Amino acid sequence: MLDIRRIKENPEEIIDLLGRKGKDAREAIQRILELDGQRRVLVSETDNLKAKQNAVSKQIPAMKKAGQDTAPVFAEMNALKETIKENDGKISAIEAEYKDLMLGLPNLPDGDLLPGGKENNEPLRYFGEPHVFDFEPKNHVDLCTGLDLIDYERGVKLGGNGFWIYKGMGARLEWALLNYFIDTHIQDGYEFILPPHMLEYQCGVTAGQFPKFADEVYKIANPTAEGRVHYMLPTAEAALASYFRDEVLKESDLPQKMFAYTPCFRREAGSYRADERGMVRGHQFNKVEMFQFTTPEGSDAAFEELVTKAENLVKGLGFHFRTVKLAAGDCSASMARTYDIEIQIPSMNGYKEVSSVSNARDYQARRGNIRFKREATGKLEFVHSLNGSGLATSRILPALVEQNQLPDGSVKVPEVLQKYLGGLEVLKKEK
RNA sequence: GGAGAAAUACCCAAGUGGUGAAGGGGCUCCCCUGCUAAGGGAGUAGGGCUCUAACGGGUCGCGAGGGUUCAAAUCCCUCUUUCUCCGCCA
Repeated sequence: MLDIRRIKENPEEIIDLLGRKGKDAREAIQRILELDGQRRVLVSETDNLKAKQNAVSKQIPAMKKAGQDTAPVFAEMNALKETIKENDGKISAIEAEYKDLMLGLPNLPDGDLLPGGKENNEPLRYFGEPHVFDFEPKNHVDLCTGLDLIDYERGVKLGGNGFWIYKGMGARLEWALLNYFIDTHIQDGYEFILPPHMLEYQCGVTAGQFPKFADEVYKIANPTAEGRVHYMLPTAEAALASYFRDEVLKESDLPQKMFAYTPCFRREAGSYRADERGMVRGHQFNKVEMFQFTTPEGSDAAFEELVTKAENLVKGLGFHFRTVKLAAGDCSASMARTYDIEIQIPSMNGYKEVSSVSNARDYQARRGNIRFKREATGKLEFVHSLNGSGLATSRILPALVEQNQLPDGSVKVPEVLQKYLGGLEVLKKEK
């Protein structure tokens, strides 16, 4: 959510910034300002009526004591009560429309981002060199099938298109990756969180998926006996962003550094297109998510820290990668700034995102009412929230088996993973 | 799943319809005192919204949301959480 004061001070600036994200917000902003004005008048008027109501109520015991007739006063107060009720109804209606519009506005992009979409993304840096083969490499689907790491067919039998099964050494390799990520974050002083995998609606609102982007998320069709509706989390960010919802943190509690492992569930999955074969885009994938809550002045450094952490994980696996600064329009709605880390899957063209690190600034904190007490002033301020994949496995594993394959179809295990696989150095076809 | 109890500030806690939500602990400051302790005194309810140039005012706020009433911490309804007992279960 954006700061209404900032909108009021300079609506044209807001419209311009949102325009860089490809959002024409002029109409919404105008309506928001209109509603804000209407609300202000009504609230002021109604508060005065309430003040009168309170004042008169206080006098009634004295009147009764003095034996005065209170009937005329009661009649007057009844009328007053009706007006107040009517006004409160109007205010609620205005606030509902206002809130709806406010929740629909995306975050403002940082000023240094290029406007427009993907085409304006800027690669910031490259690490290492693209992998070259001196033989004809296989794609990861053939490799994983050949080594019996992944069972695509039975995955579809169980979950339908968009699902696969890790089995045997494949499951262990997947788990090894996750353990490598988890151990690294623990070493870096991040707190390990295992959140619910099904969340209530408000989590989606706080993170910024709801109400506008509800389509990407699975909704459980049958509510609980108490009528509670749940949503499968599309990313642990949706859980972590709500961790401190409606709370006030101490300044000394910041930054809060945490990470979570969860499966992620997405309604949208890849097609059969060659570019999205295998496990590049499914309805369910595993991800370790990094998250930080910081002071406003601390969020730039936290962002760099998260980017560096994600880069180091990718480096540790021995991948060539590039770090890309996304253009305003390619950042997701909630985010002010996003860097993607991309690696190559040899059977596919170009670079594939394996981590996306973002700074939401105070956008999610406003939606979730997450504040901290500033020691110097005693005032409450919104925290900043940041998240980054660290990492998702669904593209790491394909890249890993393809880049590390040997001519006979076996796959070298990166050194950092060997200890999780009983010291195994090469994945070979069994028997 | 069933029955019951509870939720008031940093903590404990009083408050069953009527003027400013008691009291205690803790904390802050002051007095007294060679220092400390003890003692005495004062302060200690936040946050949202709103009016105001400002000082300051108004409104809302006793777990949350509704309702009854001229007036609600107090009465009624719904929900949440915690505790106790019973049942069931890994």
